[in-house]
Amino acid sequence: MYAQVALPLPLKQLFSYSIPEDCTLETGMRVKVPFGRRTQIGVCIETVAQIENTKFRIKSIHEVIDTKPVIDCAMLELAKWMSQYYRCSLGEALETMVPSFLQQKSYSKTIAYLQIAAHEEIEQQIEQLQTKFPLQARVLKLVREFDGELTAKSICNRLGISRSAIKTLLKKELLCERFEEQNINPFDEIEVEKVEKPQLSREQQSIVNNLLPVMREQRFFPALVHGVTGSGKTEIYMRCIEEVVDNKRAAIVLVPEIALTPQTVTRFKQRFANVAVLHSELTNAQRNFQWQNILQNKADVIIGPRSALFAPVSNLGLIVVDEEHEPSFKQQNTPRYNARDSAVKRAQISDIPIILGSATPALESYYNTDTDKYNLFALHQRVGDKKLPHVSVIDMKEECRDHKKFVYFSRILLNDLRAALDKGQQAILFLNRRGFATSLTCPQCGYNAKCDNCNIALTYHKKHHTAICHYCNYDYIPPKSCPVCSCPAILYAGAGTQKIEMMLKKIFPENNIVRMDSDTMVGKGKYEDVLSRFGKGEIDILLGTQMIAKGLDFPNVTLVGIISADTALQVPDFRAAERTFQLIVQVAGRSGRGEVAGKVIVQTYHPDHYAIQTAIHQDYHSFLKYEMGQRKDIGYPPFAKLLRVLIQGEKEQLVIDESLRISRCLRQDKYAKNIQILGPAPAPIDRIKNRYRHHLIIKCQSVQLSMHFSVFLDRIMEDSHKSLRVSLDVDPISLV
DNA sequence: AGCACGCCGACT
DNA sequence: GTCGGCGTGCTC
Ligand SMILES: [Zn+2]
Ligand SMILES: [Zn+2]
Repeated sequence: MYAQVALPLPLKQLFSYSIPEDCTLETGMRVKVPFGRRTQIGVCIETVAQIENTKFRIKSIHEVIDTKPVIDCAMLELAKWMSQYYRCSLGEALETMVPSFLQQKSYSKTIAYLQIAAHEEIEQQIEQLQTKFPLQARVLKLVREFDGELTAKSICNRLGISRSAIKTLLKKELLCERFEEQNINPFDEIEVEKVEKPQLSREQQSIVNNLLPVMREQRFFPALVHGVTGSGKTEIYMRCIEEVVDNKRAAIVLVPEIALTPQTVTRFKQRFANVAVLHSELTNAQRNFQWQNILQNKADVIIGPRSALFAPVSNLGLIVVDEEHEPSFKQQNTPRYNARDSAVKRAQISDIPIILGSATPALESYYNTDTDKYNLFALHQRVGDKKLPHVSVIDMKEECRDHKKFVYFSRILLNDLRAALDKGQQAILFLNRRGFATSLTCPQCGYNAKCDNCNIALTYHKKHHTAICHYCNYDYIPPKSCPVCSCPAILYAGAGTQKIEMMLKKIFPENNIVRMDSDTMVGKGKYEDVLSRFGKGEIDILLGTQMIAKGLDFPNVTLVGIISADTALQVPDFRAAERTFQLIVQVAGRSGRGEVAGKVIVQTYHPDHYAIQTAIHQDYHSFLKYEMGQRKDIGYPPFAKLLRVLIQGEKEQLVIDESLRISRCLRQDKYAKNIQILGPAPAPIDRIKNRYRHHLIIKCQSVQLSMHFSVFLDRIMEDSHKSLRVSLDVDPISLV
């Protein structure tokens, strides 16, 4: 007997092995196999009696790892679909579905936090390493700042580097490890009292009445629930999940990573006894623990981000995708899958219902209700007749003119902040930019400090007096004078959260203001701690980035300020308007969740932009009508399927040559007249980490065409020069 | 992706 | 002379 084995490598073919006589092997079991001169763990895709192709010297399987399959038929079918649709190998698709199962590592029982070994000499050590080993110096600086709070994994993620620098620092004994027993089930700590289900509004009741029969029938039924913020979408999910759980089945709830807050988890734990929470921060051992629980049908509800879609639930009865429009559901590395669309596929394979929910559905999803691929259910009113918050748009051009100087805060925002704080109420201020100043500019010649490795403006961070590139994380000493014209007065222009925090603390010295962004939220428990203090009223103003835009529900928050609504608008992407609309509606939804009516202040330099004007009134349909018209005119999704080829390399000429070659090949295809090829052209960010970036965007009028060309491109890309990184993105979300 | 082999420049 | 850079090719 022989086995066809998929390996977690970027190799599209399966590999054949002979099965030792004494082994029983079934599809979906893992095997340890010899591969070149190393061993690999793979998944058995099928067993066959004979192999026709005898070109290879067939090796024998070392060991069958499982006694029963870790991948069932449905999951294997999903993996096959993913590998075909998103053009990755079957092994890569399987690896994202069963993380750590295909790695030859054992799970450690402890977590290692990194510490500085010798504090006295640390400054000079950093100094010494700076020139020869800048990576190691950066690691030391980070550990110095958060001594004993970071794991090797989190440092690698933050600095975007590999483990090697940390390894050498440990070897040199400049760093040491502190081992801590890990809590195998971290979310178990959230203890809650069960609460009674709330009364449904008439609107909610009618939707639930429509959905419950489908939950009982257990057939493929894709529903899009569109409801304004505060209209009680969650309660609709809850009722449907209850129905499914009562029938001894389980549900998966996907939420965007940033919405996976303790509050969100609590809300589900209040209603369901067996809630499993998956999270990207879990260690392998912790994830494995949840995985085993789910495999044994011990979890009724599984909540998690993107990857939770692959929870190995054998008795799956429902999938819910909350905030369905969120870009974080799309993975930005191989396999570049969209968890929302893959969830629909999983529901289809398992023949179960799926609910997509959003206050601001993606245009693609709404379009799918027009073409009857999805069923639309709309909630127009907020529960308990709570009014939508009152939104004011402030024209910052006018504001600056009246002040006769550049200002970050409008008078109305400051007055309303003062008024809310005086009444003992709380406020949330939102700005989606980290750091202190967003650019270092020369007032005389217009010079703009850029990263040496990327074509990106540096952001000034006050804390360490460094200018940081947010794309490669490299830090620079800010120039004292202009390197071009020697002008000594460099402008620290543009505001990030650090600058706003500083200014707020000056204006409101009596109040407690806390900044929440990825620079301050380092170390375990920080995030939960701030949220709980905010909930208790110990914090007056919470200032933050994306992190505070979702999943937070604080009744005493009566004012929400968007410092600049223009950040998303400036991104060179055809979805910029959609993102801006979604952001304003989401952030505004944080206001007025209690008894007191909420207020929202939106500061912008484009007060007349349709995305902002429609967002003020939460007028999704007017926005939709306008935006759909635009997309139709320029032939973008949902009226076309997109493919994007990104070519990256250190030698720009090679990158250009390759992009031209791919473009030429495309134009020679017999269906070429049915597609539109944009580019090749430099990507909006044309250099990152010393790699030049050029791309091609292909617009296809049908799924069939996009499938044809994704397969075609895959074949063309095999001939790419080895020094280049050429990647294909099917249904891209970001074109940067 | 790894990991070998192999071919060239710059060091003791 | 060798050490080490990375370009190329292969993995059942
Ligand atoms: Zn950079
Ligand atoms: Zn200058």
